[in-house]
Amino acid sequence: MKPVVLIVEDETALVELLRYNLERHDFEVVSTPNGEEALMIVEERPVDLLLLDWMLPGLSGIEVCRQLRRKPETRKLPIIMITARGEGTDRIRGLDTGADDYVTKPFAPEELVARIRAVLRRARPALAEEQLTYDDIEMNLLEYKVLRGGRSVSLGPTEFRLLRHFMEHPGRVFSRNQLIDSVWGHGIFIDARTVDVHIRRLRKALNENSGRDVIRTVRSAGYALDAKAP
Amino acid sequence: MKPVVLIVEDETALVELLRYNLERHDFEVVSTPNGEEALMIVEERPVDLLLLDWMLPGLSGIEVCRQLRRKPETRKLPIIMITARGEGTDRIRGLDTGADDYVTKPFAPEELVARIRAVLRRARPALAEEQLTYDDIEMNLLEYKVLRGGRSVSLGPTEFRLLRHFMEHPGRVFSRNQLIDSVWGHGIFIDARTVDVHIRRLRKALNENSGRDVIRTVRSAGYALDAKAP
DNA sequence: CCTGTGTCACAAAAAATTCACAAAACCGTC
DNA sequence: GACGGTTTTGTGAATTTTTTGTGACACAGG
Repeated sequence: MKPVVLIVEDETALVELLRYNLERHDFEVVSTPNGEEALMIVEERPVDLLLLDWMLPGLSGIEVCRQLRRKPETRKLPIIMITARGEGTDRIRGLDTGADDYVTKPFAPEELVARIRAVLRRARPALAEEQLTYDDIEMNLLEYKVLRGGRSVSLGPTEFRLLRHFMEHPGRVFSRNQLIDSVWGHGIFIDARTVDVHIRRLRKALNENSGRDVIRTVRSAGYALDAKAP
Repeated sequence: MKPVVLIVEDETALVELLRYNLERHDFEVVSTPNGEEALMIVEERPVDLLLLDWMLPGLSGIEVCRQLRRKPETRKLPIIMITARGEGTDRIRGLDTGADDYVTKPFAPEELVARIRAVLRRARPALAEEQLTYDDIEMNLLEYKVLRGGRSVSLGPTEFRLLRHFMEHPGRVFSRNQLIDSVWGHGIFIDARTVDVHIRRLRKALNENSGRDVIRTVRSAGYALDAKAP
């Protein structure tokens, strides 16, 4: 279900940062500090994308890349190279390693996630979901349109992102703080009760033409998207 | 419930910053400016992770770390060290204090939160546990749902936490005061008999559709979760 | 001038705590 | 064992506290 990303990087701190960010975005993360093991992992389990440091102890990134391109069963595995600023992407591209994209350290995790999505979309369109469905709700992420039971629902930007987040994790309960983090963004400075107001606006818009409330309030815990209402 | 983070740091401004950020991310925060008190707090109440300044007045961070590693009951307590830029993490790592990770001042709160999550995940997979099962009872912690014999059971927040605690330690007997400590929280002052009322409500909800009582009363001792009824 | 957002104050709902009394289990003794 | 006397637990209801729902409002940006 979730796309699996293999991180090949020896800098532990960076790996943890990446792991955290990718898992937040619903990727499954596997990691190893060295190239040899990376090749083994790729053989042993399904990996959807490789995040590969250019500079590695032992087997270098470029070498890992070449070996993967050599074997038919991994020839089309998407690879994103991580390079340091000084190394000059132009030169690296010129080396024709066959990587699908490059990011230069340092980089914003959000940017990386966007790149990953882009590469995955090219390689495996199914993994980069553009339509979300839950119960009788449909969201078209490209057109920013929402349908409930076939009828169009109009949402403000915040309500849209909120619903999107719920649709990406149906059933799961999120605390107000968690919602602020993932819907509004990190480091945003917002009263927790503001979430209530947006939940109310979202409910109002969704239930306008269809009685049943699909948002469950979990007292002292948070909210969840939940069609069955017990 | 929430992971408890103890901050040992004498710089008040930093403590407030950390407290604010960690609470935003659903951690419970305790703090003290000195090492001696830190050791006492760790003994007295459940702490899931220690955030420890390297430079402390009195007992130094490294010394606190060593003392904690000496005692069996705190040997595995995750510790993240806060060090100043000049101090050279390599040298500190070399000292083998046994910290699980290090952050260098100044640091981004978001990064710290990521590190904390990473360390907690490594050390206490149980905290990430999302499903508990005992006998014919299932608890889904992510969705806040409880099933007994397949049928949905609805619980108030306190009953939910109570059941969760029992499910995490099945069979074990807890006194009312122990339950208050771990279900309500350390330092909460309520009548011990209040526990009885919540036990009753929990029983009522759980047994509604299924005869057998899974909560055992141990006279003059407390209560336990126990499927076998002798 | 709209639309969308974040806050606030107050109403409403739900849940927690306490209390008083009933019921049950225990204890030592006959 | 049966029997009061005691202690401990079960229970229902009243009361208090916490949490959530909601409408109104001010304000920022197009």
